[in-house]
Amino acid sequence: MSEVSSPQTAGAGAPRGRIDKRHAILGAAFTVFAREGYGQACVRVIAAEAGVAKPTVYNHLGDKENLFRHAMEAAGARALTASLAVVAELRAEGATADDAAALSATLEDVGYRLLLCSCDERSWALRRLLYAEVGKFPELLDSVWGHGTHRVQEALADRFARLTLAGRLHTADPAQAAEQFFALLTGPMEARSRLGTRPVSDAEAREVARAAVRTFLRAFGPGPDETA
Amino acid sequence: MSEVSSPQTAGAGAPRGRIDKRHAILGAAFTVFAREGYGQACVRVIAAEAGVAKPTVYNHLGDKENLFRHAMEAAGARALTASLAVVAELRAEGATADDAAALSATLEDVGYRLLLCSCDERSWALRRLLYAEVGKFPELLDSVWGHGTHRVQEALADRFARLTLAGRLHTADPAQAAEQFFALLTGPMEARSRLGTRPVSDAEAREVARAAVRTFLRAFGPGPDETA
Amino acid sequence: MSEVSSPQTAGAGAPRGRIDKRHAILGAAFTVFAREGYGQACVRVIAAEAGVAKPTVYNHLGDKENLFRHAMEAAGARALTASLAVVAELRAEGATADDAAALSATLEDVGYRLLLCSCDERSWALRRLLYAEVGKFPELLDSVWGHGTHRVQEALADRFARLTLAGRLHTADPAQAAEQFFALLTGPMEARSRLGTRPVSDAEAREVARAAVRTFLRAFGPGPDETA
Amino acid sequence: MSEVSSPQTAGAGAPRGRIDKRHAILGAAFTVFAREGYGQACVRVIAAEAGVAKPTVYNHLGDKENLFRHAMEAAGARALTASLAVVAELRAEGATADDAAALSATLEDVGYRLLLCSCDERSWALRRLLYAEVGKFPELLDSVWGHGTHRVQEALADRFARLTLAGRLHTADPAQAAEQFFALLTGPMEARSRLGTRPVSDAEAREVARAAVRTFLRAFGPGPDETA
DNA sequence: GATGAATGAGGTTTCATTCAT
DNA sequence: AATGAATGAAACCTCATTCAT
Repeated sequence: MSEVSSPQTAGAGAPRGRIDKRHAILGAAFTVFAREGYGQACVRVIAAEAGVAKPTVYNHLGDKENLFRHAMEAAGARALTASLAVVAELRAEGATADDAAALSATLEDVGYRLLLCSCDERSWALRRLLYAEVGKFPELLDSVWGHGTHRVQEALADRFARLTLAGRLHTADPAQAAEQFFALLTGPMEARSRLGTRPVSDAEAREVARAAVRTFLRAFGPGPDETA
Repeated sequence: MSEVSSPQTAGAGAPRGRIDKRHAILGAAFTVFAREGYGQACVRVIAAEAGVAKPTVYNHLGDKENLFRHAMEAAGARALTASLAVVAELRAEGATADDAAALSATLEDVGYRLLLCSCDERSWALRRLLYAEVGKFPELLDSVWGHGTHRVQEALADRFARLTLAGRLHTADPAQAAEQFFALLTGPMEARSRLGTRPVSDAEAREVARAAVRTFLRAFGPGPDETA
Repeated sequence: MSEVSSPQTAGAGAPRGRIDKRHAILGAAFTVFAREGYGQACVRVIAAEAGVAKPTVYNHLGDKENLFRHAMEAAGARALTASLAVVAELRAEGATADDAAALSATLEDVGYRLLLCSCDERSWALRRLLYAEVGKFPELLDSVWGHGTHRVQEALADRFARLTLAGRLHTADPAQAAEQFFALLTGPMEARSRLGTRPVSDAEAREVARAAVRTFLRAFGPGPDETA
Repeated sequence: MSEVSSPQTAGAGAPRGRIDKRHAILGAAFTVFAREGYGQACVRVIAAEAGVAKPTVYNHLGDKENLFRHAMEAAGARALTASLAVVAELRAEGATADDAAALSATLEDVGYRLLLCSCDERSWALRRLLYAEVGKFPELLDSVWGHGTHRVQEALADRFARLTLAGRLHTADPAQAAEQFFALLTGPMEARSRLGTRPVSDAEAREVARAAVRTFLRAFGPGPDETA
């Protein structure tokens, strides 16, 4: 993300220690916020979890709101990276899906991996915190959530457009198709994972992915009329 | 001193009974919790919003956690009632959908109305609070969320089973079909309403419902094999 | 305990029910005050212990301070009655103590019985509450404590004066003798009963009484020079 | 060398300012508890009396109960120190009491000084608080009261044993003699100082001490049998 | 006269935040 | 730059007390 060159890099001093401390604070903050919620979380606990003193937290991040914002953004960036990697693999692998079975298998695999990303404990925590504090921190919608899902869906939509041009998919609105593909994947997980409070078995994730892809391909895949 | 009319027969704050006050408190509590979150909401503000004194809140609901639980359950019951009413209408109207266009129109209508329910401001607030506090109040999963969505999806699944028997739909797993129908409806709303922080126009809701039903019927409706 | 006269059916004038209720309230108040202290005791608990509603307590006793005063006075009167009865018995029996052994036995018996009174659980509670709240309720010193101990010591002093006139005791200051007699009795009980928090066995009480009388008679009794 | 700036070591090497503040808090706490009782005393007032902010009290002592415990223990230690000093002087001086008049004078002096200790305003406050809260804080019996009085009485008993061996006193049970010596001293002060709410003149304290010693020596001193 | 319901005031405790070291 | 100590503000909750029935 921000590849800001640290101003101290040249010297023999240890800016790395400072950066590490900052990361430790952000990580601890996310952990505690995730466990207790923004309002109930207290800076003393975060500092303890990070292994630093309380004023150090303030020295690094300013105040609690800023701390929350940065912790959320860091967690969001991490989650986005994972999802984008999955879609990037789709780009690479999916290009070779040249028959119906292969396309289905590829989509299933992508779906399954996306589910793994979004069913990760920290992803659920991120989502819960987002839902919880969107009223108080509306800017997180963009900085944490919007850009991320948007980019992933855009990447998927791109792929679907390519597949449509290749005659492997039928959709006049790839963005909508991607939107629905996502909905079919993540929607059923809400209930099954009990809002992320219960781990979902790989088998169940695979089943949801399979069902989603089956429905998706029935709607948008090469119909029987085409295969005829 | 003047002859002031008896305060309970005239005037604004007429005490019309204990139940009214309890409802006022629960309503105010939900409003404030929705606005500020559980942790940030303070009982003083809730009491003020309800027009009662602070101890009255404690007399009625015990403590803040109980207050939250009951406010959530009341809001959940209200939301469930609305959604069930929509599905109940589907039961009545849907029975007459005897051709493809009619079925599509009926499903669209039901989907649209379900979206109206779940895009209601208070429904979004309920969902946000649920997400936010599921860690601290896991029992709300059942008492507020689980039973509700389960019952609505079950009702839908029943309907889909009947339609399948009537040859209007093809699905071997009506529960899964209902699950996906819901996902196609509500999934796209998350982004479009920005997690419920922005009202969604009727037109957009209709469009989402139409797209959901189109995809759903392509997957589960009478296929081209039937028309052939 | 309570002579049952149903207050509802007693006809026109049923002051008995009201008086019983007042007694119940005072008794409950003393119980709760003794258990929790004046500051921590709360009127709701007292009302519950008395089996009446909270406003009834206020109807009968006015406010918490008054309630405390009256409960203390009632308990003080009860304790005083018991102690005076013991001394009264001394008057009757002690008059016949005409030799050294008989006098010693009589004083021991009186001492033992006075110890029983002042080691009663409620007596200790009374003393503790008095100590505790003498700053806030200085008038209780007279209305509860002063009069009581004063009267008992006066009665003892009277007796000692008579015995001195009869040549059975030697003291120029009967009041001081009574004061010290009391001190020798009750002083050692403080530690032995751990400020009244642990019951003292009869054997120990008798031992303390015996030791007190032995010392007392060595100081004030007929000396060996006299018996010689 | 100055090992001053060792921020890690807390407790023994704590900075002077912190210890002073802790003492100020404990002193203020005892003052306020003594004035208002445990239940009525409020931490805000204690903090104000100590000249610190309310949270500082909590930082140092944890909560109100702990604050009370420590304030009581500090006051108890102070009182014990004073009394032990008096008895220690007895040890030094008493050894030279080689005739009846000197013994009497010495005991009177010790008694008088012990009375000064136990009639000190803060000693009465300590006793009142102990009586008042022994139900809620039973451990104070040992940590504040028991050890103290026990040690003083033991020291006295030791002295009495030595005097008995020297033929200056007659008692087979020095512990009991010390117990009664104390009772004769402190018992009469309860009423005379009105439970410690009224200062007692030195003259009255001397009179009580003299009377106590007179009675004590009549009972345990060198009797006429010896002089015969 | 007795009671359920309501309230103003105030208690303990914790928190986010800032100095002084 | 990092920390122990301190603080103003405010939260939850309880209490003594009073109406209206």
